[in-house]
Amino acid sequence: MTIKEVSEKYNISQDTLRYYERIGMIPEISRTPGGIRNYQESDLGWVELAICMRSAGLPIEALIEYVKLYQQGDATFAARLQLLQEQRESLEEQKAQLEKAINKLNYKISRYEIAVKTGKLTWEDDDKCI
Amino acid sequence: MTIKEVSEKYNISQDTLRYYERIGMIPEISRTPGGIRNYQESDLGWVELAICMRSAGLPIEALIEYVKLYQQGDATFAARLQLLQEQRESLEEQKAQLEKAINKLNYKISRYEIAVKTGKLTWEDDDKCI
DNA sequence: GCTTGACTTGGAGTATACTCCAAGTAATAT
DNA sequence: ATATTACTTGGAGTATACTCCAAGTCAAGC
Repeated sequence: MTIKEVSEKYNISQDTLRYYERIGMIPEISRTPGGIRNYQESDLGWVELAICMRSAGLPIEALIEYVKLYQQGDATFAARLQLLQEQRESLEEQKAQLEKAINKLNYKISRYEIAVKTGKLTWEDDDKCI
Repeated sequence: MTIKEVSEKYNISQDTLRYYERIGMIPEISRTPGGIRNYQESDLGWVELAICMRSAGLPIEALIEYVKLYQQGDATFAARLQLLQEQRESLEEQKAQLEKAINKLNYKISRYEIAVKTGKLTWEDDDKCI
């Protein structure tokens, strides 16, 4: 699979794919005799992982570290486990922040829906009226 | 309330507080006769909102826009409602991405927990073994 | 054989969101 | 009164994550 095909399959730019490879966020992709990237199935797994984790906000550094550990073989199982657990923690925290913000937005939206109908914006007592 | 007190109350740097004010992400804070920021209760509401929304990843631009609309008065209720709804949508999407990534991490973690015990990393059939 | 289009590399540029700094003013403690 | 500390401003610098570009190589169709 060429970089173009991968780029279209996952809706990610070729530049970004090359960038991910260059910095070690995905392992080096095998090449044709002419030196052109030829993505294998297992490479696609890495690409999927990278996209999934990045879209959740996981830092690139963590993914680079994970790839490095992976390439060092079975001796790094424990280190990889720890890395994954740390990142899960961080995503769970992020999710909590997100939910707090969504709740706040929902409350505000409910007030503004009334305000648009009545022309008056009202708040509950402890609210700071913003 | 001085900027130092606000900074300590919300665990945010004074630089960031001034930055938020300068770019219009929170309204201008009233000053003492000497020109020093003197945060009122309502200002704290804005600070809280800014911190909450930023920590959820809401872009600064959206918050600046919201403050602008707010300052234009009651005529912007509908515009503010729309802005809030759009941002909620975007946070809901972000939450979905986050959950996908957390699920993936949980699956990997479960495999690695076994791997650390047994010395062998195993995957289900459709997995790309990463 | 040559043109077209896709590929390569390394490096520079951009966007977002802070974060730091210098130079100066103001308030507080002794 | 003076030293220390906190505050002010505007502008420059940093971190992260891309994103674009230039110059060159390679492969397929005509």
